[in-house]
Amino acid sequence: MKTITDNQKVRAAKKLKKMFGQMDRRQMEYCPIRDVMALASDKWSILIILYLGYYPVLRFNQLQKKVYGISNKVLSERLKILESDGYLSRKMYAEVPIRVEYQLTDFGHSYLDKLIDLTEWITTYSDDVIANRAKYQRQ
Amino acid sequence: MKTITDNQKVRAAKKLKKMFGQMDRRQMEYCPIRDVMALASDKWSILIILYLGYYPVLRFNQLQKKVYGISNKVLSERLKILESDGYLSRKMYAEVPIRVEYQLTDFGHSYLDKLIDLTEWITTYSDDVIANRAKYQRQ
DNA sequence: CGGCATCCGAGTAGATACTG
DNA sequence: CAGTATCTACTCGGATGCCG
Repeated sequence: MKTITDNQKVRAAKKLKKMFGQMDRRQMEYCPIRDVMALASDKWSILIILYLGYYPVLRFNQLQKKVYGISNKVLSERLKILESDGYLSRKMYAEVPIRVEYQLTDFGHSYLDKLIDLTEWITTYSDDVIANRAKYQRQ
Repeated sequence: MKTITDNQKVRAAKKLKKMFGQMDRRQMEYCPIRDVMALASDKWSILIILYLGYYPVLRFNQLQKKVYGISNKVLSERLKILESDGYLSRKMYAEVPIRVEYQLTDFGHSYLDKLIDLTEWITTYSDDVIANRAKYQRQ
């Protein structure tokens, strides 16, 4: 199975050279990539963003039902972080009972695009990964 | 700042519809995306893969120096997982002292490509995210 | 050199109960 | 409805020491 050409490898190496070249020592320690990625690639955050890409607007309890297995504590934490980083917006309506709606910002949508790329790649290869893992276990 | 067009949103929604449509209830609970992503998006694993994309072959101690701040315990754990999932290969040379070399598989390179896309996106917007976060704190 | 075994501390997630 | 508060359980990372 040839998943990638040598040509692609060369191109990847060039991009990496550019990226790593720009980083100085301080950045290696602080590393914004790690910082931003740590949040955005959190398993719950990913699902939240994907669902908000699928359903344009969702309320708190709706989200909790969609994102299977998440607790209200963790959900509210993640929503607060995702809002503070600019991925989604929170609108509160002072009705009785209260209504709060979440939706992606334009920035969130631009991240969603990247996320979709990644999940497409994953759904293509996840079976291979699982199979590989099982084979490795048996040894 | 218009980071995304309505047209792109529509295309994203279509892809999501296809993805979510294929998932049945069991998959929502088990969720291979979450499973594969959880590993591949681990902050240490990402750096390991990026460095192995930059330096084609690295030994254990070399990796530990590159991946700033990682402990040998965590490094060896991550390497074992990444190997078992097929992202990288491990070659042992029975010399004295022993020599072990790690490098990406073709599969690992194909993931590296996705990762580079993502880090490029992040380096473009990480300043915005940090700024957003700071603004949110002040309120 | 390339790890593994062990211990320990901190952070995190989940369950539950409660409130504006 | 949309969370917060609290407590517990558990995982995870770091440090250290040792070994083939």
